[in-house]
Amino acid sequence: MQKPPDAAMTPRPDDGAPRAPTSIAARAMAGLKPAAAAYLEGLNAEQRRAVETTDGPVLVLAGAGTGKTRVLTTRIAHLIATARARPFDILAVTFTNKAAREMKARIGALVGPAGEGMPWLGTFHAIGTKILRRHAELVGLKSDFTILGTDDQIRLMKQVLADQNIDEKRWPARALGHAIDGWKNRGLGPEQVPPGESGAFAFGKGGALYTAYQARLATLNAVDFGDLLLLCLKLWRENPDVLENYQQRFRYILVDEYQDTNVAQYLWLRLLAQGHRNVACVGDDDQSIYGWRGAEVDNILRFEHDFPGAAVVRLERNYRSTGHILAAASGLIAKNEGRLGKTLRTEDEPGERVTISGAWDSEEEARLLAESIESLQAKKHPLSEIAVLVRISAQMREIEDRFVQLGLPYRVIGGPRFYERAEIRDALAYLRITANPADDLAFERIINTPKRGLGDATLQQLHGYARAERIPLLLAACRLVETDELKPRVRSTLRALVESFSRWARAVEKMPHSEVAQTILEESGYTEMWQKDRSADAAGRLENLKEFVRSMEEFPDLAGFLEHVALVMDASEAEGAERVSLMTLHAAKGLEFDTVFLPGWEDGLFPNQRALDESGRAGLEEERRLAHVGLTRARKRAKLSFAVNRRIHGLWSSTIPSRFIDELPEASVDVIEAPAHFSAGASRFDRNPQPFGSSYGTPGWQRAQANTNASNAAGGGRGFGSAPGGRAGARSGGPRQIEGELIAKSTGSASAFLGGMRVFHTKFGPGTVAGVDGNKLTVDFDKAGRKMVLDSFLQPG
DNA sequence: CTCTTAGATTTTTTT
DNA sequence: AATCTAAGAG
Repeated sequence: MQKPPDAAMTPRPDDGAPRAPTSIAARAMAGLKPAAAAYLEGLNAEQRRAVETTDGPVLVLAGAGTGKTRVLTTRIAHLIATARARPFDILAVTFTNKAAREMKARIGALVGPAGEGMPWLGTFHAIGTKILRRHAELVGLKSDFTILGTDDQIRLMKQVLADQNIDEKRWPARALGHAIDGWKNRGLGPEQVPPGESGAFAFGKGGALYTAYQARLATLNAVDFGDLLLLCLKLWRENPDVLENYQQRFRYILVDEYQDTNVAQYLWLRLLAQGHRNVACVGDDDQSIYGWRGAEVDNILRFEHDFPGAAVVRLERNYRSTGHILAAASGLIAKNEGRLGKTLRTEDEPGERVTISGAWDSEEEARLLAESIESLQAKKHPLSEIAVLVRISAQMREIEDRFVQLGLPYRVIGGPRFYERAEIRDALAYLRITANPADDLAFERIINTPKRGLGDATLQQLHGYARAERIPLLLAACRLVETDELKPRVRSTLRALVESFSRWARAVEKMPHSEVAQTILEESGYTEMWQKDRSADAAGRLENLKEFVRSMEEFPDLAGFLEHVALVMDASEAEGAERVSLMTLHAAKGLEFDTVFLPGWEDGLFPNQRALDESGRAGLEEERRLAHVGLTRARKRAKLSFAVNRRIHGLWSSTIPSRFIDELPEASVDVIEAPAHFSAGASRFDRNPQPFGSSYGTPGWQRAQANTNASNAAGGGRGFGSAPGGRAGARSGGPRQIEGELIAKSTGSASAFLGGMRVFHTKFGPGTVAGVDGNKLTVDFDKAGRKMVLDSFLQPG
């Protein structure tokens, strides 16, 4: 990512003075002069204000689709073009590498060569790394420190827990990792952890474990992701002169996705911004969906307080979605409290309403969804403009199965990342030790991969020796093979391994690093291991390894490559193929598509039960924001769906439509009636309902509607999905739309059922009503236990 | 030490 | 249901 050391940084001949005519900015200006206003021209008044309010703190509240990135890039172009700053005077931080890449590209397009080499445009972590490498000694590191990924962290935590004799069953390493991450996200070092929280883990040892973990990191000359920010804070607090240097250097600061900043990032920014106070944060409180990993919406709500006199610009004109989609999304998000409040508007036509359809089970939902995509495809709708957004990855499987069966091309976005695959991590481990023989974590990872008979016992022995001598594992291995403390067999394999590593380390000096990698993979037997493996994905893994070696060629040296991998866990994806995109709602943030499918809108799944349990109302609001993000990804069509039966952890459960569906404004919604085959050839009572497709008879959902209509007609209410003339419509063939009708109302119509009544459910059998909430009932089933169900699925029993 | 089997574990994701 | 982890047998 940052291969060339920023040559531009070093010469600063005329700090603060007007730019010399030969400066980059001046050349940029010269180039831009004739079209000086060009880059401002397409902007609306609000956007223009966001760009032109250059000095002092600015908060830009940019709703979905309001041109946020455009404002950000134009602002940078404007700063450069008006000679307020040179590219290297500007600090621009993003959260993801993807966002950073995109911004780089767009600035390049706007400013031309002058925008190149913005050395301080990058993710928080990339910039933090860059700063730390320069001042590593001041925080007790060497400048070639390694950056640990999540799995290395866990490995290290396990060791720490073992050292302190803590039962790993009761206090899993993951949990400790979570706690420490949480503290780091909040900017807390080991000594700053509140005593109460420190005591919450492992009988009061939380803080001590944190300290021990940091000590282990230090001896390894390693940092984790949290440290990349936390150590910057430490560096600046303890070295005011260093801080001041950076404060002066960054004349203008820009922050993307400000609503996602955590406390550590906020503190980091605030320290830097105290220099010139030219800080512009762009964000949208309604799109804050990362609260569970430490993001603080409060940061955005508090901005004006922290930066008195801040200008606040609201971008409310949406350029993406049609009227109905926007109305649906706005109506939904309006149910949230505690937001800064924006009203998105569009000048686009109303367009199609958001559709809602139900299915008997998740498999049928997937089938209907795929059919719907096929019919769009038949109408020449490009597949690349269709996305399916799910709440959890587990939903993807059934949908993928369907796509595969139909031969519908698709791609999963944001799946397991390239550098996180086991074979890549293994290969990386080999390279890491070659580059840095003290990398114990990497050594542990591959000492017995491929299997060479060096197991736990040997490793323990090495550990003991290494700790006693205070040397790295590899060196310990070196020494131990010279003694006779090892069994002969172990001794000879270990000796061979040790010798291989020193041979490879020498090879790095005289061979291109990708060739060395190739050699290592072959000589270590790693490639062979996968060649012998006959499992289905072995071929793919070998393919990945090839790609891995090839990708190394793009980097000047091994160290540069390793740093790239540590920070950018992401291999750039091939774009533009004619495929449907499948991803989680989280992964969809920042993207847009003509047509968006949103399956699985069921209570418990979305809003997710766990989010509700863990964070209560705040959790619900975050889920609602997630729904808002999902809807606003759509330009022309949004299609919601839900299933009334879904397999959760392998068990079928009955589900009820998401409460978010009730919250959508009726005027912008169409309910799609069940397709014709739904009610074909009905046997009225299916003793043993088959979850697999509706071909087995009338699905319960449809059957239940008659029931609901009957029971609710008097109260004027309607069951979900019911519509007058349903049967007639069914005969007519394709889906029929009933405009503006319905929407399940859990309020309004009282259910025909009362607490204590005996009832019968087609799936769960007989039971007793325990509670009633509109048409949603809590029932204690004789066999299946307590469940929430829609009254329409129940017969009086 | 390695392989097998029983058991638990199951959101969202970046760096 | 599927997958990963840890304990037990060979």
